[in-house]
Amino acid sequence: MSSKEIVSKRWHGGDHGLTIERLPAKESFKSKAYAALKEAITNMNIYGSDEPMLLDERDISERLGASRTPVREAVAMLEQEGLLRAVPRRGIMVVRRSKAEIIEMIEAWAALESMAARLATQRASDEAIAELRALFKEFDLSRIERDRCDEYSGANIAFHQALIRLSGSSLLAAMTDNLFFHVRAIRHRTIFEMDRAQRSAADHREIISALEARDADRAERLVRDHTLRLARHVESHVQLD
Amino acid sequence: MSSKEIVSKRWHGGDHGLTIERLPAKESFKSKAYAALKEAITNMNIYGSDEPMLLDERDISERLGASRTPVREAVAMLEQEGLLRAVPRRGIMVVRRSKAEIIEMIEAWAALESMAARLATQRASDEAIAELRALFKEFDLSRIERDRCDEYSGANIAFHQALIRLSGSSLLAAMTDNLFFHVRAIRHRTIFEMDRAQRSAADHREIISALEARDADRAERLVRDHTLRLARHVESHVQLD
DNA sequence: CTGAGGAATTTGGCATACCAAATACCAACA
DNA sequence: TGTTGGTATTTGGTATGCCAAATTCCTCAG
Repeated sequence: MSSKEIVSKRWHGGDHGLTIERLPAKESFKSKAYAALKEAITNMNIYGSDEPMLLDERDISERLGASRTPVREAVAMLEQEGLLRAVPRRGIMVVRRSKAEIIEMIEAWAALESMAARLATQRASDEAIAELRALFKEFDLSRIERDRCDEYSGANIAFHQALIRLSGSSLLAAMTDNLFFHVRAIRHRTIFEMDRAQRSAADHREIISALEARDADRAERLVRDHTLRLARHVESHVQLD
Repeated sequence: MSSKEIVSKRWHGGDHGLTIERLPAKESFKSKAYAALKEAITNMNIYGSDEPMLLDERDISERLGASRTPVREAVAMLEQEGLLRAVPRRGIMVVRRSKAEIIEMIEAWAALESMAARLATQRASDEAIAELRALFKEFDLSRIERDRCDEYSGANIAFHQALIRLSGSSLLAAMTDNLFFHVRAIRHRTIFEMDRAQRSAADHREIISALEARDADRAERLVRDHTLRLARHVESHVQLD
């Protein structure tokens, strides 16, 4: 089958430079189901138990007030995203990552964020970097106030996301968001304790300094080492599998 | 709605440590459709024309001898993967990336591959590195023999993929494969000419040397700079948009 | 009471039908 | 001849039904 054959040619001519945005286009049940499922998976303690976590299409369809078809499409998307796995005649289950996989994710995260830091030293405005420092102060404050893991981790990830956005690369942001999603799912205490143990705040301060100094190599190295340290810590202190 | 509610509990007990792989499970129409579509998109010259490339569900269904349902699921997956975009009442179109997006991809690639190089210096066996050098020689030879862009580019990407596999991280491999897919879709001559202009082979030789010397920093830097150079070249010499 | 076998149910994969929106076509009018 | 308005057709979104495989449950023999 020639690959070109599957392309159909519709639509008469090109536009006349008049750019009018397509109106909202109400979101389909498919995307609603996708959002609902992802939300549900997010709030789920995936590693809380060892039994397989199974989802039921019909049940979800009823809850959403839609038929199985759009739900199945949403499931297919989440399967592609690596969050779900559908086994024929078995069920749709939430994927649990092995420790090795989590470590690979953190290493990839280190790669992407350190590149983001490098790019940020070259592209971010002084104002944007100043905002990061402001965020850092706020973050540091909240860290002292509350000791709850969730809050702390959230603020921590917020810092990293803000840093990555400084690079101006929406792709780096998207890819790391996806990785964060998986890493965050491990609600293992040691991940957060470690973050404190390794003086995360001090690291962050140094990183900001490197950005302000526009020192690409140093910013990159600091970010890389900071995150790789997390990988090593998970490797030796987190029990999964 | 509580997120836990969507989890159904079936199956009596847990297994007893006996791990038996589920037998092949003949691939579904969904996965067949996915593979067929991806194959088709791969062989398609996406940037060859400016008209939107539209796909027709029913047409594809007929060609595959299946109904629209599994095809739509495959489309949903490819949409999630960023290769397709379905606009309601409009059609399913192959996504064209802007130059800015392509550059972001190459930068992300640089990040991932340079991390792979770093990890490879720590984890790859001497034998594995030796194999890369062997591959390089073969590659270099084929480069001299043929001047055809496709072959050259293929061998070039093969080198990079082999290097990434040395890291032992299947995630880095998967992520870069995905990026390669998009970058490869730009069949712009300058991409390949550039690769020669910047003495790609010489760079590769240096990279292998760094790996053999187990010099993490140098290997990382060489790989990063090599690929970022490609990004800069695309930025200034490739016409898209 | 145990468990082996089979029937009933559950579940995901797939096909089909219908609908609304958007396009394409066409005829009538200026 | 060019434009316009309406109609037919196309197309993606969704609902529904059937099927085979796998599970669960029930029954009955030992």
